[in-house]
Amino acid sequence: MPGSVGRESYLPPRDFGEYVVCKRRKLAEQQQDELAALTKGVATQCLSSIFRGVAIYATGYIEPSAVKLRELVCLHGGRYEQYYNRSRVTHIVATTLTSAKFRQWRHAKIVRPAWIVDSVRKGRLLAWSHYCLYNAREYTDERAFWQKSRSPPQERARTIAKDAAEEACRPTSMRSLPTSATDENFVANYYASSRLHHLSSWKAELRDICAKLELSHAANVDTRRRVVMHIDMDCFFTSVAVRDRPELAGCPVGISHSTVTGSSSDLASCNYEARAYGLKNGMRVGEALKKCPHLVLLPYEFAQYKAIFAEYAAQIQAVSCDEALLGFPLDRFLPGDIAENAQRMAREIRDKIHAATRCTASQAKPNGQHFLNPAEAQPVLDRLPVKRLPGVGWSLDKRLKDKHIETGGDLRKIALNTLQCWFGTSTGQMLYSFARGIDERPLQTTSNRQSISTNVSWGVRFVHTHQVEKFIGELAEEVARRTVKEGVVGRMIVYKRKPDAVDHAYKVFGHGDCDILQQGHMLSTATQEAGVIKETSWRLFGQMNLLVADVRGIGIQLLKLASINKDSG
DNA sequence: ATCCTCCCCTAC
DNA sequence: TAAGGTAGGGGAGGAT
Ligand SMILES: Nc1ccn([C@H]2C[C@H](O)[C@@H](COP(=O)(O)OP(=O)(O)OP(=O)(O)O)O2)c(=O)n1
Ligand SMILES: [Mg+2]
Ligand SMILES: [Mg+2]
Repeated sequence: MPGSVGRESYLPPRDFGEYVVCKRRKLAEQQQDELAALTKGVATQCLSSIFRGVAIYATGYIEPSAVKLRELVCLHGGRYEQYYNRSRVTHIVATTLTSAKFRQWRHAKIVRPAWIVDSVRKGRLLAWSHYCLYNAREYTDERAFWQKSRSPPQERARTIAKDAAEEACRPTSMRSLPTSATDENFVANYYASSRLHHLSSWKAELRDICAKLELSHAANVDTRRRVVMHIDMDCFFTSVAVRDRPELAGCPVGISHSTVTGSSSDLASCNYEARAYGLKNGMRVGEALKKCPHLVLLPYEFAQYKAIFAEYAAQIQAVSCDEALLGFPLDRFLPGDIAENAQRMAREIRDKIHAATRCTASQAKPNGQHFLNPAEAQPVLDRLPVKRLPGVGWSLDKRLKDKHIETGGDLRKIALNTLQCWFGTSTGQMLYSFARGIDERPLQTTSNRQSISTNVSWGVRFVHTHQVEKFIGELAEEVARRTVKEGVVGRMIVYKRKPDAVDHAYKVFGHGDCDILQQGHMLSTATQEAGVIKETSWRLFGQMNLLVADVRGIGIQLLKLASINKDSG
């Protein structure tokens, strides 16, 4: 197979020391033609070699000036870099940093100018850590903060040592499986099996269908006098699997790619019997089987899911492939009892869905419906853990917990002002309203797409640069394909994820706990051509100066879209 | 003030 | 083995 390489190339480094050596060697290879440029900042005459191996980059206002520092460093055997570059610069010299810069450079060595001056004065290289712009405690705390708060818990739960050991124990066959480096058609194959990719593209499809229905009056529904009906299929993927297997009635059932004990595969969906054991959508199969050993795991049936939602497209805001929001002005349920009439309609809709799909849908799970009177909402909300509010995920939940806010009731005790101060104007307002059962967001029945993006962060293991180039080409084709359907580009972004050291993802072939780097470029003319998108992305990738072996994901995003039919201004 | 850019976060 | 994608809201902080 073209582009394939020997298995040896995949063996992860045995220890960190070896990794560093390996990294240096590869960097040297990768940047061979840039070597000439490296020597540019080196002085023609040397007074000493105090700064041998040191390359500084100066930023912001500093005293002595950057020019002076450059002279000092170069005279004493070091280098000065005009531009910051992660792999060339060893130390950043600064006296102040914006928080954005600090974040960007949180793993770099950032020193005060005095480090240079004092080293020259003493005639030897002083420990940079004594001149660290941020004292050690702040620095490590900040590092810990970013590492911790940036990734969901499971990514941090395992130690590098443990994972390295597991990696070493893995049968060799597992290391030679197709990845981004070897698989001919990796992106297409991957997308064919990725549930999250399906979920996303189906949502886009449904949104288009809903927009075409042109229920223009929906936009005019008074948000304070309306009924919103929320319909969602019950354990959708699982229902589809179970409907033709009556023998599984009453059994805990879930959907996943892998059925193996200890698997790191995701449980996409599970039925209510399984949830009684504490199983949740998105959980790892290994964990699910521990909690429920007799769980029946069935494969995905993407074609079936698609057939179901395509045939029975929702009438209003498509939330996802199994879910919709329907908005009605109150008078739609008059005359008579609003609750009663809304209930009757809900019943009808659910019956129709069941007849058409043989799966159940509900407003009260599972397989139920409920008309929530504004009056009964408050006691429920007061007891509700904040995590259950829409818009409160892993991160906001943690920040709320830090403020000792656990429930809707706790939230309701905090003044609007305070919430906005802690969490921002908009987020604060949202929390304030939701805690009171108020949600006046109009349904989004139609909207112009603002971006088109593609991203793969699974199975990404490169050995050679040309493999990356090919991979970016595949992604660019995908972006172009989708773009042709819609608008044009003004701008593109490549973003990357890169781990700090050895491979230690909890998920087999996963991306692990990575840095996410991003770089954008504004095109002079909008495009929808794969060639242009590829060339630009490839150039941006080069600018990031990554070691290809470190890359754990690549994505391309197209922004500033404009319609191609209309005036292409 | 209001934009823009570079992120982070959330949902399915 | 395993398939950790994606659009859009929003915040921080600099540019205009
Ligand atoms: N982490 C997740 C969450 C959901 N899904 C998929 C499988 C689900 O069946 C479908 C719909 O998501 P829901 O949140 O509606 O979950 P279910 O329909 O499975 O269960 P519920 O009865 O709670 O709606 O999306 C997934 O693949 N991974
Ligand atoms: Mg559902
Ligand atoms: Mg749903």
